[in-house]
Amino acid sequence: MDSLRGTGPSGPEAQPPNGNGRSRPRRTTIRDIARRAGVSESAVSFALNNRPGVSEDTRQRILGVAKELSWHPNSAARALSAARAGTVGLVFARPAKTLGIEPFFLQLVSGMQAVLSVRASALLFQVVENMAAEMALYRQWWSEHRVDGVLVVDPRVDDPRPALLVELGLPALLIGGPTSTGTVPSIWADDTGAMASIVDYLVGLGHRRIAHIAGLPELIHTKRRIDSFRAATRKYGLSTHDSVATDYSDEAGARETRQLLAEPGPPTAIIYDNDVMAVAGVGVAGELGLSVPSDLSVVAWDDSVLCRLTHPQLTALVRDTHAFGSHAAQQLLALIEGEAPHDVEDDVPRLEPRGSTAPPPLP
Amino acid sequence: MDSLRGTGPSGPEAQPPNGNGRSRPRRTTIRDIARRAGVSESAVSFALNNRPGVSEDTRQRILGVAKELSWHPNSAARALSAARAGTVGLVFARPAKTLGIEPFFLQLVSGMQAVLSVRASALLFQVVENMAAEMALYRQWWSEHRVDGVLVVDPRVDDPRPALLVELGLPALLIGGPTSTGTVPSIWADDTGAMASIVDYLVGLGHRRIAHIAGLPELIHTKRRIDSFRAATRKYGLSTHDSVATDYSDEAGARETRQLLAEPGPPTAIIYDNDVMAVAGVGVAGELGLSVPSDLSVVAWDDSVLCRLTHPQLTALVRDTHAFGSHAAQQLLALIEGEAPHDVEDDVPRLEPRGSTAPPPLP
DNA sequence: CGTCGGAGCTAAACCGCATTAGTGCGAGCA
DNA sequence: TGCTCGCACTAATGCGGTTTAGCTCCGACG
Repeated sequence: MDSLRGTGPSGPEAQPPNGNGRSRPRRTTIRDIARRAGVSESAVSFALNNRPGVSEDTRQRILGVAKELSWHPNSAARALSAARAGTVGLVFARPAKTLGIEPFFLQLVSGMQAVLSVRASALLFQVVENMAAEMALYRQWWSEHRVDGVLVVDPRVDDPRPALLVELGLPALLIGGPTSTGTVPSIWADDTGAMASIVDYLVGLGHRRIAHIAGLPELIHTKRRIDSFRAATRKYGLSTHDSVATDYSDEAGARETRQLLAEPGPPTAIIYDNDVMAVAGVGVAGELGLSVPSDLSVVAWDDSVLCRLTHPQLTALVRDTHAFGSHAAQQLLALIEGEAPHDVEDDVPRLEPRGSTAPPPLP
Repeated sequence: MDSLRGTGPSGPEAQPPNGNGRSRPRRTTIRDIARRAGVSESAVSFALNNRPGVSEDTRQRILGVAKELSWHPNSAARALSAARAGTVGLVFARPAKTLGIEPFFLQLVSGMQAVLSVRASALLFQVVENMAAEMALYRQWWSEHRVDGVLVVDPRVDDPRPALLVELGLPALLIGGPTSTGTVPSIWADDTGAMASIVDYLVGLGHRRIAHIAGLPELIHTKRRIDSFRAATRKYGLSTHDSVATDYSDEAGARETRQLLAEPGPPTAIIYDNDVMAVAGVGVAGELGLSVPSDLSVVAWDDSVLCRLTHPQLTALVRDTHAFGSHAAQQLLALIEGEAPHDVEDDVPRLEPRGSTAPPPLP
């Protein structure tokens, strides 16, 4: 009798304590499946991973048993032997105090996961204070084998991260555009085309004095927008100022708007690089006795509830952030699989005209 | 000569291909450290994990070598042998289309990570469409051994999740309050006290007709607020309506505000369960020719940029979401360590009076 | 009719670390 | 002097998979 112990086609057996003090139930392993199906563990592995080495009959039988025992691979074991973590990392470097409204963020993440989840990858996500911490985290994750690759957001003009990623050999995708040191592949939205379409639209309405209140000048995409703004206004021979840079805050948006509107020959239309500043700008216009859109047209880059909470509602640039996230995840997974890196320019965003834009006042 | 091969104090050696097609550099393992320090692998493990079994001298020497070779533990290997994933999970169940402004979210996550990172734990984060997917994800994560525990947000009145978590034996912490089935420990903010303080404040200003536009009625915390609102208004003998439930959207906020203000004997103050609805409510008041705060006082639950973008700025209930996240993470880690589960009520939020509240108009 | 080859499967090694069961040695004690 | 005990350390095992090297059996082919 005793000789049968441990060899029978039993499921999980008694629960040995696991050092933790508490005893957790033993999970089913491929060993359990092997025993019950009467084959070796390797056969089970072959069957479960859809690789040759077992007959179709046996494969089906094994799959049946696996389902019956509701087996799932232990991700740690798999990561250890297959040298694949099944995880990608995403870091947000931002001082805790400035963590504010991020309509962009959840959309992006949710888009990424639509792709990742079907490829059995998870997303390791972390918010840190600054870029130094972000880089330290990349080092740590990679050396601990925690991730197979990372998605890097907010690329900057002189960005130290690509060099690090190359040095580490950590597969990575820059979300937001190639940096000057273009050594890491990137995906980005067509800010240039988007800006051009906004200027086209405003000029079409009759505007000749257009301003652009931009975001952080260190960000690559801000640079693209600024450059494109200059090119577009030159194209039409408009005598506008250069874009003004801000930190994206409502205070900055209000301050710069006030500044612009106080000048002689003030703009009749302002393009804001985010919705928060646009709303702040509308507030300033109100204070100054200007009405939107009859005295001043306002366009917000990026759409969110905010743009629909104001009166009038804001004309905004909407983009499919969800899809953008999906594409990014796809690219990264391809990279991890060993595909040759290449840059990708995503779709051009669409301008959604609402109540905040109209022809300029008659001179 | 040959006999020395592989036994010398060498660092990582030649790079064997790893099945992937690409060959990655071999990482340093405790084996490398052992060789170079001239001790056994176990000695290294003891030294690195600060446990007895090695002399202080040896320990220091080993630590020195480890740093020199810049060794980091392979998380998969550690997870496999220690039966600890070093990861906690967080799921957001929300239809992709309604993913909007979440000022709350990043703060919460960043607070969690302040605690998790010092305990060498990472956060696995996922956004899914609905609660069924969320539950499936818990099953999967747990069976794959991917997480040691999960943080569960948005507890509901008849919440199926606690039962599942108990069934799985997956350590979990409910963020937002104990459910009726109270089988899973929870941490929550003192909504009851917060609501009482708001009503106190408004009554102190002289208001007698106060309304409450609440959020999703299925959520536990909404229920607490609604109950507390009723209790508080009873206490003062106010003849107010019951709270009205919404889906948190700006449309719902606007609709319910319009409804309330159209009635005979309309409220002179409205408490909104989030800032988006509060802003929408201010908009409606403006349309109806009512001015805030002289005709109508408005209080928003939860503070964000939004509350400072309106004119006047909104009186709001601010809470330290970052700290809340930290406390939650702390509780969960304690649970995972095997500590006895218990509920925790967090600090009471603070009311920040701004321009949107004032004494009611004279009758 | 011998043998070659492939299909189907098993045994064993390995991934990197933690942990348990020894082993050798010097100090303490009777 | 002999014996025990504790310390510092090593050897071996296990975690749950994947993968490589064999091994066996059978049919096809020369």
